[in-house]
Amino acid sequence: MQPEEEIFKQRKEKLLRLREEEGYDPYRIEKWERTDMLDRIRKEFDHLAPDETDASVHLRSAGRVMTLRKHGKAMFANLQDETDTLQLYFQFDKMGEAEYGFVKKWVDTGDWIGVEGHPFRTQRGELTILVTKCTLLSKALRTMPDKWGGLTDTEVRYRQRYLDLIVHPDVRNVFRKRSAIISSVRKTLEDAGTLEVETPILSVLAGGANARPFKTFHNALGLDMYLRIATELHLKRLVVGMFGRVYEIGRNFRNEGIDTMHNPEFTAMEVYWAYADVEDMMRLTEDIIRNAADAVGGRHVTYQGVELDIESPFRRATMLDLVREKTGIDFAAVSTDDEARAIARARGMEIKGTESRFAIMNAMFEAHVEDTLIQPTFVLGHPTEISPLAKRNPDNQDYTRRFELFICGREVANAFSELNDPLDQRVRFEDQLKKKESGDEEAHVFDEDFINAIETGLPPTGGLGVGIDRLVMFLTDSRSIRDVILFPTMRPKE
RNA sequence: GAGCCGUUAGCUCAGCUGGUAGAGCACCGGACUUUUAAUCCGGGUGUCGUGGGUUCGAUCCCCGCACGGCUCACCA
Repeated sequence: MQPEEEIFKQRKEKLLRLREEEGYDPYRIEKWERTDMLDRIRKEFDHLAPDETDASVHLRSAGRVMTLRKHGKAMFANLQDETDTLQLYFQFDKMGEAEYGFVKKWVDTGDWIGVEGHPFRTQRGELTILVTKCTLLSKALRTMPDKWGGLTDTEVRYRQRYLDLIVHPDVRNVFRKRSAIISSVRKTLEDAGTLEVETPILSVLAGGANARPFKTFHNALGLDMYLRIATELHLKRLVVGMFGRVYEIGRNFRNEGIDTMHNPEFTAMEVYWAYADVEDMMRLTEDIIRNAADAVGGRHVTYQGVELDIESPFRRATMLDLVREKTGIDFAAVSTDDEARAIARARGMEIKGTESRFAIMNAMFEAHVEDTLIQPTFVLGHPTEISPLAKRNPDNQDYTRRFELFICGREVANAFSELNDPLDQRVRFEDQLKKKESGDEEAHVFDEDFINAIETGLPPTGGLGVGIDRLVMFLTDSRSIRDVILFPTMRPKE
């Protein structure tokens, strides 16, 4: 047994004394009629002059006591609610002995209280609630983090996010913005007549992306099941099923590393529009990002000190051109895999001897180009080999009608004209199967039912996926994905 | 997965060449009717992440482990 921490013990004993001596149990309170939030009070009574009280107004507010300054027969406190922090003034004369004495004796920092009173500005000019009545709504048995040192231990901030949120209004603000961004994405899509749908998170096949899934087991079915790594294959089935425009915003799960850009569960938006192509998806992507920026403070976006221009049409460049630009190698002129491997070896890349020229080009793109794409850039025309669900470019079958959007060197969106040729789709899956069999754990799974759906007829369709967490990161200037996920995945302590 | 750094009171941190720990805030008791990092008086509440080793003696030196952060690799 660990010794009980002293402060917790004292607070707990105080609670027991409160129950015994006053017959008052703060945890029995169920409801408090709050009519006035603190930000509104601050705005509405801004006109009060120093030392002025508006006794005609009766306020009812509530919140958490963040600081307490006791002065004998008067007390000041700072009350924090979800909107703001406002000073409270308790006066012996105004409240009466019993009421004042109760507050002074029993209310501590961290406690939740409901207050009634009048708007008032102190001589020093601070807008304050002159409290006439105070109700203890709930007690805190644990102390708040340091009132000006704050909470800097990132581990505690992520593991005990509630503490982080209590003391850091700016952290709360990031998550308000996250919500506004997601609302904005929904609105953009719904204004375009797109239906929000929900597809399985738990399924027998986790397809639609290159990633290792989380595996679980369904007892009643006696079946291995997987958490989805993408929503793509289900959403396209719905386009087959006569929903012209569908989207889903939801969690994907990928059993991979954790770092500042990756969390094992992350939020993605995928949208599919019948009769649309990759060009439409570029326009949609720009609309989604601009509208989301508008929703959280405008289009002047600065990320980690870099000004991002999201107002101008995003740059468009093919992967072939970008690789040529950065490495001097023109893969359009490389016609055999051997030739590509020789070039790669000459450049010091580790080559196993099985890589295709397309895989090598992609590796060079990742190594030499990605990091340089700071301003929003649509990278177009990925090789067919690495794009098993995208329509081929009719002018060159080795490449697809696809784009990825990069911002600050990071992929934010991925889109293509969807492959709707069921014969080709089968060939692509077979190719993925070969990769899987030769040890590529992240190769796509073969989904026979999906092919069946495509065989039933998928109209020409444009599809887009957006990494919502990353979008939120850019629009809130957050350095780590963990700063935009309320409860990021953490290894259990001990 | 690799490298580097960190882990001391509820919070933020200090702790010298090895001699069993300290500050501010918080907390507890008291004073105080306009404070706002309130002030004044009194009180230290800690298995110094964990397990070993070296040593007469370890928060400190050495090794392992755990957790976290950063960088790199892979992935969105």
